[in-house]
Amino acid sequence: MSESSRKILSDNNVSITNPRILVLEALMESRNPQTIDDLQKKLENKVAKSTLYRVLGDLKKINVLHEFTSPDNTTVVELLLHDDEHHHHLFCGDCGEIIDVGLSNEFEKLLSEEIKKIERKFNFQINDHRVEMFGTCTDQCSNCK
Amino acid sequence: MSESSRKILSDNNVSITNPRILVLEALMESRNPQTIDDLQKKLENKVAKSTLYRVLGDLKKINVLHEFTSPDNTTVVELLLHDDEHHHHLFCGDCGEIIDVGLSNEFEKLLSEEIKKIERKFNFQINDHRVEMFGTCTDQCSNCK
DNA sequence: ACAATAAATGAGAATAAGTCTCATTTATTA
DNA sequence: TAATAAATGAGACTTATTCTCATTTATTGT
Repeated sequence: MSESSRKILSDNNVSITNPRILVLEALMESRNPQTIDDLQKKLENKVAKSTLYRVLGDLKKINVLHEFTSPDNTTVVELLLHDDEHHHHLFCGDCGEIIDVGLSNEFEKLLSEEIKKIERKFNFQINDHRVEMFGTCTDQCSNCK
Repeated sequence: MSESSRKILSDNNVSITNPRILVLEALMESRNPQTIDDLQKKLENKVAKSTLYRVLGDLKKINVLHEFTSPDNTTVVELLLHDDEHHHHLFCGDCGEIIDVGLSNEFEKLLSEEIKKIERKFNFQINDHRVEMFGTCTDQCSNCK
């Protein structure tokens, strides 16, 4: 585990430091996206706040981290490992949980055709897209561990 | 124009006040989404900052305003009028412009089927979705006024 | 392995978006 | 038109994020 966080850093020519390893390990602890607050709790002050933000910035720069904002305006962060598939997000408005979801190939194919149309229409070059779904988990949040 | 902002308020049982009319008019000035900063500039201190945020909150509550976050983490706001169609957003990473885009009925239909699958799989009730596309406008930002 | 150099870190100050408070003003209604 | 409730303005406050700079750590060439 510690092995692979070192690998991520060296593969991207980023120097291997303790804070970077600790942050990567905290990120790897949960598969789904997590808030900065979650991270800070996991890190238990082993990494200074300023360093945490700097390390997250470094990881974004080498494209192993994806940062976005949940509907309640909280910054959320998730590790993108090479074997991760393209996926989207499902947000629970009750408990705040964010779940990774994959959509069908058929859907992604149609979406990429739509995107081509939009590129032509607006003279854009589109390099990424995102589908977000909002709702509530019924069933007393059984999904939300 | 001032007429319709009054109508929006009275239709929703919200008292008609000057700040509310001014904010609505500033929102109506541009069709595409705009930042809080844009709004403040348009309002030229005619509405206090605290009032601006309060009015935006009021408008969200009566569902005539949609608030979201652009990829550079800026809060963005757009008026939802009754004759507006369901639409999505295209973000330019160069100039920051956000453009409303409609996708085909065929696409929306397939997406709603995908959503039904996700609802079953995760035992969720999904009530909204959003497709965001990211890129850059080629052609020296000709779209970006 | 070691010294020199560059890069990263910690601590806390600074910034900025958004919220809150409360005295005053404005809209609504009877 | 007066009474009442609601909305506003001004600025203090909060909180997330960024910045600064002195100190520590990693890297590299010998």
